[in-house]
Amino acid sequence: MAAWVRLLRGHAALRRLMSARLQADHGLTVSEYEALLLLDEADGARLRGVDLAAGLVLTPSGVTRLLDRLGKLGFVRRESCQGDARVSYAVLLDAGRQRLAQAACGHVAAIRAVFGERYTDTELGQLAELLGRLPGASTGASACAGDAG
Amino acid sequence: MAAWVRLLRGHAALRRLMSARLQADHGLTVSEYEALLLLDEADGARLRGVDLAAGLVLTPSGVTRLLDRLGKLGFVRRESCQGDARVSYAVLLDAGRQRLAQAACGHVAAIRAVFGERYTDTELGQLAELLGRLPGASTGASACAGDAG
DNA sequence: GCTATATTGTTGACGACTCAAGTATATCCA
DNA sequence: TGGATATACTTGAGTCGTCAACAATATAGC
Repeated sequence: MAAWVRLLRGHAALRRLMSARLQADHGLTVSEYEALLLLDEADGARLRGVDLAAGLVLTPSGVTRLLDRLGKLGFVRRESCQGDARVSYAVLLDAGRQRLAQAACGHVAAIRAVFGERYTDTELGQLAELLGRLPGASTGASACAGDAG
Repeated sequence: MAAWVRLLRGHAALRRLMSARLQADHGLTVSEYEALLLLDEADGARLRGVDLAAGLVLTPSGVTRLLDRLGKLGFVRRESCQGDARVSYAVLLDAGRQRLAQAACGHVAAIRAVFGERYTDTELGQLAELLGRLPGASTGASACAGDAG
């Protein structure tokens, strides 16, 4: 029970922290940043909506809305898929890649700071391993590969 | 980095799960449940708004809105504080306590199930301890004392 | 005592997400 | 081959929470 409550509180506090920084410095929400990151790591810098949904743990409509925003910002383009007319790819554009690059440095540093001052490297590994067993935490698009946030 | 991303994903997935159950079975959001729980554990079943904000990791306005909802449901009453006219207490009413009691059993069982099938008792203790070091995760109103969720 | 600052709470406007419902396409199988 | 089911996505309406601005009260310092 303690673990669940602390997961809730810790997530809320940390997300507020990261969100404020990211928004103030780069005009991005956490979800937008994460989406850009997943796209950047993806093969051909493109992902189906459904895969983004799984990777980000959002509903399909949440992804539609997120991509609308990133589209308006000029960070992402929609592209239809020949071979399956149902899917609409999200493709990372240069502007998106650039914004991601700008944001990544400070964002990653902030994350490292928060965790670094609370855990040893061993503990951080333990924590990551334990959290990785939660549903959604290990979904497809390996969100840790690039090690960028 | 992995820890942060997995915290995000794990939280999203777990919260969606718990939220769906709680909403379907008892018409409560996770925040509403947690608020009732904190009130129930509090001295005199009452808490200042600012303390709820700290305990739940919400903003003051978030708490105002949360208490508006709980008020309309008849679960909570507002009460002014003699001695400090700024504060407005939230007081748990019987209906609120009853709803909490109804919800607690299934909710706690669901949480135990999700965690129990993924971690040993030792690991669960580790996880809780590690998460407890995060900001917000250890705030005031000891959210683990009652061990109810 | 009285002003400057801090604390507590509320409100309006808005953002990000969800759900339910709907459209369009693909796949399965009798 | 063709009808039932599953998959991918979008849309309208609604919810939960935020921020910025504000009002009211309390506290501290001179």
